Amino acid sequence: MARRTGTREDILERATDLFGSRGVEAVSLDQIASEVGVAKQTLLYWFPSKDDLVHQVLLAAAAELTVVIEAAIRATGDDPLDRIESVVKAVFRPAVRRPALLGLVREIGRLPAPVAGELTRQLQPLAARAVSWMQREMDAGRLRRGDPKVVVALAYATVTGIATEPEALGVSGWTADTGGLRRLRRELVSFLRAALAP
Amino acid sequence: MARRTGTREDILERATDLFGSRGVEAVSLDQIASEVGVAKQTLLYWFPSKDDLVHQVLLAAAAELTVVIEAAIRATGDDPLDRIESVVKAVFRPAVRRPALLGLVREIGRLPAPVAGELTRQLQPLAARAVSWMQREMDAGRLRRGDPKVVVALAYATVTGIATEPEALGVSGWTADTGGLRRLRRELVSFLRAALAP
DNA sequence: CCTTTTCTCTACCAGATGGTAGAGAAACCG
DNA sequence: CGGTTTCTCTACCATCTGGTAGAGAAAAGG
Repeated sequence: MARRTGTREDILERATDLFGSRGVEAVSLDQIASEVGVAKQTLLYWFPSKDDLVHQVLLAAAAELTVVIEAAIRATGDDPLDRIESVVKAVFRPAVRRPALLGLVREIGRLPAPVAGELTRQLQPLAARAVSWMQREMDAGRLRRGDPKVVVALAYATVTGIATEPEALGVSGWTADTGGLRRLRRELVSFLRAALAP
Repeated sequence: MARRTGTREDILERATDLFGSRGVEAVSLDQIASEVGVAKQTLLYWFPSKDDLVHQVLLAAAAELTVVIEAAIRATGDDPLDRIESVVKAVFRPAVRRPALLGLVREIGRLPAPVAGELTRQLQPLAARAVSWMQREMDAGRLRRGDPKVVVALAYATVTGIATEPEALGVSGWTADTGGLRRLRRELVSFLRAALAP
């Protein structure tokens, strides 16, 4: 009885937040366990090692992002800029609620090669679709011309960077209240529209 | 005799690279010491504690970036887009040579408040200048209108994000050879020009 | 020459880290 | 009911962490 969300899910969720906000290596099993309210060995029952826990956290995060993005893509019409706006807004919501989600993606580069490799393999279909779609839209003259591979990466970098670095915004005098968030999202969308429009 | 660069400088440089690429908490004094080729206690002679080392590394990095950027600003004419291009190119060079430099800036959010505070205080004048300059150029109709605070942060996020995440580029099929780098810089500049042009 | 300062070292420590061994409770199942 | 599986625990452990104590080499400087 007791909590019926499932210990395993609780662990995954807290671990996602902690890994994403402080970095995988900086978070200990003891910290996660104590925040979940469970003994460290309970973590090691569900996930045989820290590496395995990291692995599962990343797979779950990648899957969640993929679902959100695919849904946003299907929900819009044909205009490429509208579609991009829709994806950005869809990603923005979970990103603000849980900065760790996108922060995790930034952790990939710090992971041992095999894990990072599997992650990139899992995200590659999504990226490949984005690149070829962007190529087609450029050819049709509905997006600014450029190397679609790089342009996709730039758009990704802008969204991820702004969502995971409130400090950067703080330095330039922005505040994180709700009004600020709305303004931020609006500016982000205009910025990308301007950057990508033909 | 022996190396005449100075032990202290060697330590600062390796620490910058390691902290920037793997994260402050993930790098131990032993690792830094062994890569510099010196005993851990030599580090602790030059820097009384790890916190102090982190502090000095951040101050040095912030100073280096400030110098590079100020020089780039002075070296260009009046057109705001040219000026932005010049700054981006100036930052791009050290960023590619030592990805850790910009990676360090991303570490700020993970540091204890007092250190992070001092860092932001040191970078604030630069940011404030950028914001008020951008405001003026927007008013003069030479840049796309928007909230200058947020737009500065977005441009920063794009440059930092793309420079510190080669993996993101890897996922979408980009390669890190010299040709790839040139193309990347060109696309980055076009992207920002399009995003900021009136 | 001797003394002092600068620099690097070996030896050590208390606490945290990821992980093992194995016991005990509780639910599930015949 | 008894046995098995599922789940969480306490008790340890080897290794690594940032940091202390203090010795010794090498210049500097009188």
